[in-house]
Amino acid sequence: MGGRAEKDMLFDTFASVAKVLGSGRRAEIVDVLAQGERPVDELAREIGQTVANTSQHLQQLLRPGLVSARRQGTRIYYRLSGPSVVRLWAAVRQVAAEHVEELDELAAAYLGTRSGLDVLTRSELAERMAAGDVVVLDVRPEPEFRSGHIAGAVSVPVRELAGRLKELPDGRTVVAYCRGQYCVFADEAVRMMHARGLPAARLEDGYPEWVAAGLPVEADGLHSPA
Amino acid sequence: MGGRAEKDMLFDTFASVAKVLGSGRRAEIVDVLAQGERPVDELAREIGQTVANTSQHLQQLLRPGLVSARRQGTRIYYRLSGPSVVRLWAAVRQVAAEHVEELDELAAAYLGTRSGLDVLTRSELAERMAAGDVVVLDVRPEPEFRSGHIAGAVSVPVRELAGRLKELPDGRTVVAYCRGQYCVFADEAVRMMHARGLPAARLEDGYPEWVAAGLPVEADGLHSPA
DNA sequence: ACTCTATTCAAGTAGATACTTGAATACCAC
DNA sequence: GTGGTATTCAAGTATCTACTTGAATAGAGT
Repeated sequence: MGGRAEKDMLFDTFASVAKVLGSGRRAEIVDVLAQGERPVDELAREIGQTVANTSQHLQQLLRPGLVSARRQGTRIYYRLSGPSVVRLWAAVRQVAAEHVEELDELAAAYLGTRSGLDVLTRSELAERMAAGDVVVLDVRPEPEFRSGHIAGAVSVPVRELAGRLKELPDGRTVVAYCRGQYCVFADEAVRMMHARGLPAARLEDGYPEWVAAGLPVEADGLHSPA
Repeated sequence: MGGRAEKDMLFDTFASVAKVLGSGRRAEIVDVLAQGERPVDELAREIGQTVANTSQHLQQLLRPGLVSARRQGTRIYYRLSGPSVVRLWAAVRQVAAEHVEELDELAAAYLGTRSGLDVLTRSELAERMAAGDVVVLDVRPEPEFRSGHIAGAVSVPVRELAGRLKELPDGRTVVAYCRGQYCVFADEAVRMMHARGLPAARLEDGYPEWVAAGLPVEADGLHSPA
């Protein structure tokens, strides 16, 4: 007890948790799983990797317990093991945002410039929803909406938005949201609506942050108990 | 913009932050730096590695900006770049504590059993300090005390404690604290005092958590402005 | 039973990582 | 300038990692 070997093993164990997040592909997996559980093949398509490689990444996330799995028929659904994993992923992005210089350029290259894009914080959106002032649009792929969304939001995946613009009520501002601050869907939706002359804004971050803040959510159209 | 290559680069950048914490030795370095800045050779001694190896680990922590350095004469002092790094390290330990099964055994092997060891939370300690009820003992090495400690604490490094037990006032409970939950110093101090029949307890976590909670600290005997 | 699909396993390869060793650099004191 | 100390750099080696490919497993439908 108290020796160097024991100390090394203890810190190696802490490090093993950080290590599995130390791959861009696994980070993408965690980012997607923060939206809700997913089977392997969907994750593979999402991160642009083979199923075999995705499966192996998932095994690595499984070992230190960052994700859990449940079998349903022939599919295996993976999910994050708990809210502390969501907080860890948020802490990683926060440090990157504050201290990695080239992040801004990379984000701009992926997301495009956000100048002229109206942004609402979570609390601003919550207030305006209470005032009945806005329509909230969930522009993520529909399975993510089904597994959980902001209470009162309407699902219009960004790929279907162009054909469904006439469904939107006019007079009220549309606020789009998606997976988080570094997710493109809401940006694309707001740009599309602006191009049509509709008043639109995006939520600053995304669904996982809304959940973490304890704001009201629902799943499959039912209000969640929490 | 919006392509797979850009997305990969963005997530590789997030991952690069997690990756540098994915080594036990670098995790130890971060844990020590959470106590305050340190020159390379002290860090090397602390983590039981050569100076060259420690220096190389520090370069890796430097690249994504987790640590910063300042030169003073012939020494170079490294420090964590900001509070978000402390939160990240806390998030890693939290996930490990919740989801890594073997952590309990490893912690017990390093720290020894904690049964019979009285533990106070931060708020309990803050209350009892306000009541003037306790003596607070900082049992970390003295340089760490000097670079910042709980306001009102007395420095008695655990290696000197045996020879200085008579300095302690009797009648009041002694509460020892050190670097955090997984730090041995406070445990050793409490065991030593218990063996002498003195009423003693340890703070549940340590100095970085006290700072993060916004509780009062001081450095070099002067009250800090924050 | 056979077939289809989702997932995992196993082996192979190119590239990265941790630690060592010995030399180079940078500052300070004289 | 010289000598001394703290730190970094560069090269070498053993080990690990990411991704690929092709085969194995496991459940569902017929």
